[in-house]
Amino acid sequence: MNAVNLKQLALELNLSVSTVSRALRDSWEISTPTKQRVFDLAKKMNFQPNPYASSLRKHRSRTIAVVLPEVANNFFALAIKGIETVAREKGYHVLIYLTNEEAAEEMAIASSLQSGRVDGVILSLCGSTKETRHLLELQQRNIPLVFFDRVCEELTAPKVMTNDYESGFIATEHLIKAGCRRVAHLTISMSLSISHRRQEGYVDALRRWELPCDPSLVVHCPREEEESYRMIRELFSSSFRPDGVFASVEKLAVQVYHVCRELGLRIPEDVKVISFSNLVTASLLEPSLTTIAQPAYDMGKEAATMLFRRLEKKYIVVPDDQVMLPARLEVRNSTRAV
Amino acid sequence: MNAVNLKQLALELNLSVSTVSRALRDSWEISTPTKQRVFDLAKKMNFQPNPYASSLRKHRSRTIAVVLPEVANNFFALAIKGIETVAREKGYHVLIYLTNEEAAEEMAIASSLQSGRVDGVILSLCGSTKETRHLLELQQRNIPLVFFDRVCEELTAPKVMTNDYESGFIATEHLIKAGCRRVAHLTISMSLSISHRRQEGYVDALRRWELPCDPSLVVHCPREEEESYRMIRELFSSSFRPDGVFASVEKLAVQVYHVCRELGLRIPEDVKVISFSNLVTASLLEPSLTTIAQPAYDMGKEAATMLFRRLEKKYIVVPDDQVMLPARLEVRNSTRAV
DNA sequence: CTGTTAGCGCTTTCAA
DNA sequence: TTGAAAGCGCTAACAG
Repeated sequence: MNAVNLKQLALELNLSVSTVSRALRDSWEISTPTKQRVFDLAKKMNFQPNPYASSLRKHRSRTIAVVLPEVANNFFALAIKGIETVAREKGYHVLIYLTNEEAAEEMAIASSLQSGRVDGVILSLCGSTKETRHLLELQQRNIPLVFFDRVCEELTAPKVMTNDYESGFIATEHLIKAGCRRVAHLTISMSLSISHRRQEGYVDALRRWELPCDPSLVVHCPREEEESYRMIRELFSSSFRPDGVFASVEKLAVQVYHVCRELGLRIPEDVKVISFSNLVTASLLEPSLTTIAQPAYDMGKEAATMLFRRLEKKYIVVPDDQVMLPARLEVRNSTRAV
Repeated sequence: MNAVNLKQLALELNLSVSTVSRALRDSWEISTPTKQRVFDLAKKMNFQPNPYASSLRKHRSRTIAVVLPEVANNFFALAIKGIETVAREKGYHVLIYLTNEEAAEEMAIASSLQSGRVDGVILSLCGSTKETRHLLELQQRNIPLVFFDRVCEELTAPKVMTNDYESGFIATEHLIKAGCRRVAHLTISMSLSISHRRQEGYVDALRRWELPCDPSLVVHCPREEEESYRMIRELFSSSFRPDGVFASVEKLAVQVYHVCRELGLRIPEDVKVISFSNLVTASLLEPSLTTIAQPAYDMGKEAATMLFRRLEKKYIVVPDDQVMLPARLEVRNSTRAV
């Protein structure tokens, strides 16, 4: 059994192909009874218009590409979900490409996307990308590009990212409001600008609440687990130990957890912990480890929305070229069932 | 700047469109010098053939669809990665569709896939799906369908899934080899057949090692956290408490962890734990909680491979219509850094 | 309201 | 070894 097409429908109905086409697109130039006949037969024969014929003719594919460095990662997985949700709403299809953090793959993909296969692209840069010519070429072909999370500063394009400053602020403020007076900040060197912005948020939150900003409370942890653990233990061994911790990655929060166990400190009674995290780990581990996560799903939706706004030319000027969503607190109210 | 096409190349080179087309496809009927000229100009002008024109003409899109119930889940995320990897190797593109566990969405998607948009489909059934007509119709349109993980027993189609029996066996055997003599099995009612098969594996591993199979060691935990926690605590309060636990979901492993803390049992000295898990949670929590996970990435690759084998008609009979991959043990050697 | 016609960009006979 | 021409299935002028 092969696909049914307009011609067959037309033949069957004694109509011309164009009439059938118009009827199916519910054109006002077609009489209601004719439309009805067409609709009925189309449904009966389960007619599905060939999207490629239509794309070829109309120079638009109703398809977008999502290019991500990886997907085995809750953040990007949720992003896909967000993107797919609004894409489907709009009747678009989503092609997915993974660069595996390889600049070369990113270039190859971007280059192949110049074929007209997609109407627009949502992309998160891979870490190793240095050049941006391949992205510029996309734009020159009038294929709208929206950056997602890992944006490219040099290019003029809509960008959706996390507001790291605000996230740091929110996280710190959460601890302060919970009664902490000596809030530590644990960080590893991620992208430096990200770390810095989170730290600025942390510092400003302390200022805002008129708390002293003790430099010894900011610990830059090394990648090596043992060394990192040692530094955290030292931090908590001091008589001026923190009563709150803002960890910029989950791994550090888990280390804090183990340090506290070792030192006999109770969480959250003695030490309150909040951690950046895109996994479910921390909160499963210990419900009182509050989590602050990038709003991946919303960011995906936002990116898609920005892209479609461009695709559908529903704008003249573009006021919101850059969207920064704050991370979201996830205070688990899950009972530990004790 | 708009896309460059065959016509433009032909004009520029004083050749016919068909010659250029053939040259680019490296046809043997074209002289080497001509080919060279064509290649050079194509590269210079960054020619990207319009895939839709080609699809329309050749009735194949070099595109597959991946239909999943969700993706905010490490298992499916990894699966996508596996699928995308082999798809790219083969020069195929991957469309992604999420059903959000809604049978209605699954039907709508499957139905739209009859349009010829894709050459094949990899699908994981959503929980609520009862009917399978939409899938049958796909097959009738000669669109190969491969089931992934959540397979459909009624339909004849290649299936890739986890070998739950073997997984249960492996997990249990792991504990026995580690010295456990009273291995408990904690389970929630997932799909019953899955639970059953894992349990059979568990039972057979005990038999194989000539250990008694005490029914009181198999606990079916309810969904309610408190109740589940209570049952687990009771299990461990007995004087005949288990010295090993095979948890069929991560949540139960975490509960075991908390029960042990409450009762002063040490992990892994007093109780060894192994848990089914597609998250990173358990092992981050407590390195000694060995994890056994579905080999999502490999399953994805396998499913894609099976699909492409059909698409490329490289088979006459299909010997491997059903592949069952065993789950994979992940014994973390991460130091807890104490 | 409906039909005729001319493509979209590519592949593929068939002819030279 | 190359070119001319037809056509994949659909859309959109344009004409009735």
